[in-house]
Amino acid sequence: MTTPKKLTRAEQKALRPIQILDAAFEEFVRSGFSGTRVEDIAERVNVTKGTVYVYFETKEKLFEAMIHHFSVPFQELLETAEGLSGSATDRLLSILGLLYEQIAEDRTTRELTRLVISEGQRFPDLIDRHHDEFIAPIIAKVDGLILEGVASGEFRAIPVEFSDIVVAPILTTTVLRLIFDDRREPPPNKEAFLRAYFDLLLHGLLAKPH
Amino acid sequence: MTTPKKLTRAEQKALRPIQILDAAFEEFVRSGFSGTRVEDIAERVNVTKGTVYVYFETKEKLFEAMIHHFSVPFQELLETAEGLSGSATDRLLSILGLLYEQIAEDRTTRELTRLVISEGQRFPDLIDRHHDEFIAPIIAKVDGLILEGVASGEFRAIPVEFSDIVVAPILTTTVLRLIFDDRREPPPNKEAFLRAYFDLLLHGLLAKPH
Amino acid sequence: MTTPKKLTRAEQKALRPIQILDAAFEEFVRSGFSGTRVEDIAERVNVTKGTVYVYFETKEKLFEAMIHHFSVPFQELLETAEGLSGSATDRLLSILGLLYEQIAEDRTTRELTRLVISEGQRFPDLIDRHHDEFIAPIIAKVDGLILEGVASGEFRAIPVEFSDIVVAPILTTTVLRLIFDDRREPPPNKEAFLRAYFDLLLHGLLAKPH
Amino acid sequence: MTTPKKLTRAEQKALRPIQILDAAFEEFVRSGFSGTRVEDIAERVNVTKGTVYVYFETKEKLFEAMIHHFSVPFQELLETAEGLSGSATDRLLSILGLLYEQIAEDRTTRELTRLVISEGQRFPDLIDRHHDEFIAPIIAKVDGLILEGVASGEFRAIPVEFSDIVVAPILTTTVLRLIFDDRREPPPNKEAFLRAYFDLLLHGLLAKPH
DNA sequence: AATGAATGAGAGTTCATTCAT
DNA sequence: GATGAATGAACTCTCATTCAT
Repeated sequence: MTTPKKLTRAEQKALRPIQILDAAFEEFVRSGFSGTRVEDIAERVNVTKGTVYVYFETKEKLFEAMIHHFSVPFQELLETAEGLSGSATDRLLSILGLLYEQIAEDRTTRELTRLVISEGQRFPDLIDRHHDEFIAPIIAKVDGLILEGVASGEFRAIPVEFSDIVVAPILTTTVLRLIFDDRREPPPNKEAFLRAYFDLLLHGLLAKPH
Repeated sequence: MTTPKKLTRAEQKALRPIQILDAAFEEFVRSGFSGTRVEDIAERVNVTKGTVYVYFETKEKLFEAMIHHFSVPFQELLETAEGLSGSATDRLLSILGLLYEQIAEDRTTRELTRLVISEGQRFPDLIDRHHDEFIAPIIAKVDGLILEGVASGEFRAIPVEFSDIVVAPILTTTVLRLIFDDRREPPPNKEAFLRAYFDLLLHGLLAKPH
Repeated sequence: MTTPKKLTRAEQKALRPIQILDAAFEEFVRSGFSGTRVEDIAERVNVTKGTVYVYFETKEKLFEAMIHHFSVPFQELLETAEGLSGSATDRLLSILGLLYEQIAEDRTTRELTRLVISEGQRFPDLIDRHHDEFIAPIIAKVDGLILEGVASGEFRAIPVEFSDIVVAPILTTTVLRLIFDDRREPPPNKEAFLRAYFDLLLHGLLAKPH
Repeated sequence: MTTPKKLTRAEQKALRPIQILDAAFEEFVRSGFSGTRVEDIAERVNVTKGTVYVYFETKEKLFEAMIHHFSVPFQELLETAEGLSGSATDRLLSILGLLYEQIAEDRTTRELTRLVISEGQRFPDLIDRHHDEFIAPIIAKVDGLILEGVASGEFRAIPVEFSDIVVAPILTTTVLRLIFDDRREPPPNKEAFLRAYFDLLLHGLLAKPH
């Protein structure tokens, strides 16, 4: 059952930076950049703080490397989105579903969002890069789908500001879970939430057609 | 003989803690709790470190006092919401408009939101209190209005999870502005945004009635 | 006999930086710049190392301030030299005597010379300043006196390179005392040394006139 | 089959410690004992830290070995001095010329002098040995020649303190070059300097014979 | 012989907090 | 009330040294 602990030197060496990045994620999430001690990160990996500095020059560079390391999944999401087919509605809902899973339900991305909000002022380059690589392409994708749906007559003609609004329940869920964590009752299950979200998105609140 | 300064000694004395709280807000917003130095706060008020400790026992207590101090405006919002009249739709949109102004457009509330997200883990009591005093009543109010509209036939029958979704564009705008600050192009003006938001909320995305 | 220890706040405050500079001198002389711990300096003054940082931003700035502080006596030497009168020979010997006292016999200047030699590479600006303020004026003074003596027929016609040579026994004595400290027998007394020095300087080594 | 590298393995092996000592010299000269990192020395030889410790137990022992390694040339100087012939004046000037070349003009000896001055307190045994092996014999030699010249009537009768004074221009030139390095104009060429030095040494400063 | 990952004992520096004035 | 000198604990980062490979 248990994996044997014996690793070769080479394996251990390849593993170390990943272990440190994982530990850094947990500690930075727990305490923020300033509140985290390099020694706490080291202890999580059962090494001394000197070892952390073997792999990362400074605490700041470690933070940045950690953010990059955990931003990877976004890439895959964007690629998946490209392969979708079906009506504009189908594809829009598929993407929103994927985004919900990736951003709101995945703890890693959720906490990454916390760090982006809390440490963004100290690491503006990080934020810009995050925006250019992830946010902008996603927004563009959603924008494109809406325009496509409008052009095909599937959607009502709506102004571009809609993108943020369409995506809003996903980021809102993410942020509310970040704020209330375990204190509030856990959020409704994914299916129920998405059903309500999509229903409102497609049909609106009013009982009578306009 | 001498012209009195603008403030009497007593007035000055009463002002000091307020000045410190204001300065604390700016510095905590800029650098977070751990990243802020008590001395930076003091310098903003042109006093020395020691003076801050005359009014606040510790940095933590100063932070908490600052949060309470700036949380006041929510009270008024809730009271205003109570006085509304009209159809459920009218009252809902009025409340959402007020919330948008209060949360997304008001810099103070916006930055307070940042602190709630970033420092919540360190100050759980603060978050609980924030939830009980502000979030819960607002959610309850929106929930109530929706149920009322459903009961009156004004709204379609929808599950309770809708509350968060209905409010989502407001929190999302807030958070996006926190993250991208000046880097992204400024958000659309209030009227255009609210028009799009309310239009989508009431009618949904689809071109054809269901 | 003993001076009472009670100092007012203001006196203590004015004294502190001087005390620290004195302590810094002793420690930097003992261990060099890199080898000296700020804490050792602090302990000499019976304060904690935090206190040192109240007065000096960094160890480097403390070092530089210390060098400046102890370079003061040179100023006085130059002023004294200006006031001399008599034949070129008289004035030259007077200056050399003063230099011997100031550089070779005064422990402070001697050790300052050690620091200039050992830490000069790390603090080139300090050395340049030291050169411009002290070495260059002294050399110029000696140069001037020699040229004057040559012009008046008091001295033989000699090339300008002589300045360094004329002063050499002073710097050499300084350096030899720095190197051998207490290990070698103490140097001859001042009078005997200067007598020999001046005799050789004025008359040369040869028994027969040229 | 394969062309052998320039050095056999055995040659390479014998070379390593020499390479390390050379690199150590450069780094210790640049930064002093405390300021030098073993890793910097290793990098100069294109090996890693560990390799240095294969050959030298500690940084201190490496420093001492380096000093010994570069002190060798003095031996030859002393032997050359033994072989001189001619008048006391001729032999004295020959020795002083050799000393000038060896101490003031040779970069290695010059920088070794810097280390003797700056690190002497940390390595007193080194200094004592340096004194016994190099300084004392040279001083003795110069002393002997002067006494010889006095006995033969070639030199005036002068006290023994003269030795240091006679040699002073050499050490002074050395130290001034150490201090001012490239910042000051380069020293006069050897011939001009020695001519002036010897002229003053033999005839003194005064225009009229005594 | 050579490596370089890892260590651990500091070193410089910062800063919340105290308290005599 | 206000000060700011002083503290001391904690933090980031360094580096001589070790040792399994």
